[in-house]
Amino acid sequence: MARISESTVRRLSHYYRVLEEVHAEGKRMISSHRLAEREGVTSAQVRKDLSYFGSFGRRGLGYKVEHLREEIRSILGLDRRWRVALVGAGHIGSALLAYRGFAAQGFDVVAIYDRDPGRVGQKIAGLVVQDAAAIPGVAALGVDIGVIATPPAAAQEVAEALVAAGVHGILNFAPRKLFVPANVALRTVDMTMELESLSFALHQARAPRRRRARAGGE
Amino acid sequence: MARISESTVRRLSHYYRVLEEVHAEGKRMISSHRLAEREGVTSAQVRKDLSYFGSFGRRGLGYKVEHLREEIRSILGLDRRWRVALVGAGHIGSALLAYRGFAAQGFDVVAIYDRDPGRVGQKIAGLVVQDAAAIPGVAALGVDIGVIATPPAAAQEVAEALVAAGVHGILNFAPRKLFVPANVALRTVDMTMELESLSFALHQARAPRRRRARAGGE
DNA sequence: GTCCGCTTGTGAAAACATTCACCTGCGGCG
DNA sequence: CGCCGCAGGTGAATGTTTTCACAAGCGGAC
Repeated sequence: MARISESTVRRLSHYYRVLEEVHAEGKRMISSHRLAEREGVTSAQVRKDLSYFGSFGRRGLGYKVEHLREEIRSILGLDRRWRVALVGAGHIGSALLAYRGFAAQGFDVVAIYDRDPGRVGQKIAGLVVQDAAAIPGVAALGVDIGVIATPPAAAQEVAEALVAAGVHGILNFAPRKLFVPANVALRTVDMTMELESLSFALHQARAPRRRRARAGGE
Repeated sequence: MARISESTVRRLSHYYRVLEEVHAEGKRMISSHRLAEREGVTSAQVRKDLSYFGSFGRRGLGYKVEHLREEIRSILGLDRRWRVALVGAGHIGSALLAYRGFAAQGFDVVAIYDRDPGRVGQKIAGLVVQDAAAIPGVAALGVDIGVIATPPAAAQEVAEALVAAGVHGILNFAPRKLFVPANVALRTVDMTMELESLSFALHQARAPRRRRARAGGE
């Protein structure tokens, strides 16, 4: 299979979500055009994205909602459960634990780590916070994904500890570029950067450097 | 000025961060090569990104750290303060308020809204939570940016209320596609999607559809 | 059975982003 | 002063992603 772009994967996530909604509405079929409309993309984009993985529709009719949903579910690897370790039990970490959509999509948090002695030993969401020194223990827990919600200064070190313990996927919330081996998947959620990007767009719209004001995103 | 791509803006944010670090380390000059290295991009990329906005370096020497930092600060519109309204005082909203980097970068939360009567009237981070029905009031507060941290079902409605009240930038944390007028800048932080993208990468690495396993991101 | 309207799947084209490669300018050294 | 090594700026080349446009398949009407 050709390399799948990150954008395509992100859109698949969106399609999946739309399909769940449409399914809940009781619709049985959907066309690429209607799907695209609800997603804010073009219908060609939808068809192209799906074509990387196979032929799921029927000409003249569109896609069977339930079938396509299951296909995408399988493509995204959501037809299984993933074991997640959370490092950093501060504000962001706690908010993530409280977010119920987490488990609903198949991601089970099985361990929590923190460096702060004041937090170690506390119980959050049914789990006892372990000392960060115990991170190598994730290997024995069969953890697939590590979530880093530490201050930026600690993030790289934590990432390395997680990778050394056999984790192959990292979701980073610390506003810092992380370096991991090529066989480790890394995604970063950086709120600071998004705010700065908004700032840029608004700034440009008000005082464009040379020509056209431009704002809109996504 | 040619249209600046979102990727370029994101990298500018990163450069800015690296420059702050380098400045703290006491360095006065930095080459595109060193800057690129710390960012995980190529030096040509750094130079190209900067060239969209002007000539900030000196051949043979590199860039003056402090000067470049100030230039980027100005490009990103961080040389002023932005007024922010937060809608949704749940877990995510509270975590955002607790995040001190927010104000440090020039973003001041000046109002908080929530629909839940149990939360309205409570005081968070020095602000009294207002009823969501009062969102039109952001116009009088001179709010530039609205942050949406509501459940997905309410997000579109809130976005429309914010836009109607004159907000020109929206940062959305709800896992749902939002539609806003073209003159409104929108950025979405979607944790669910990032997790699904990780799931895809790990899934592919373990059971590639046809050929090469592939994982790494960013 | 044939025609018709609809919609997928997909090469080809266009748009966009990144990387290359080189010209130019700078400071330092002898 | 002239040469050398370094490093920025930038047009051209390359690579990637999106959009276009159309052939082909499908069900339904008659």
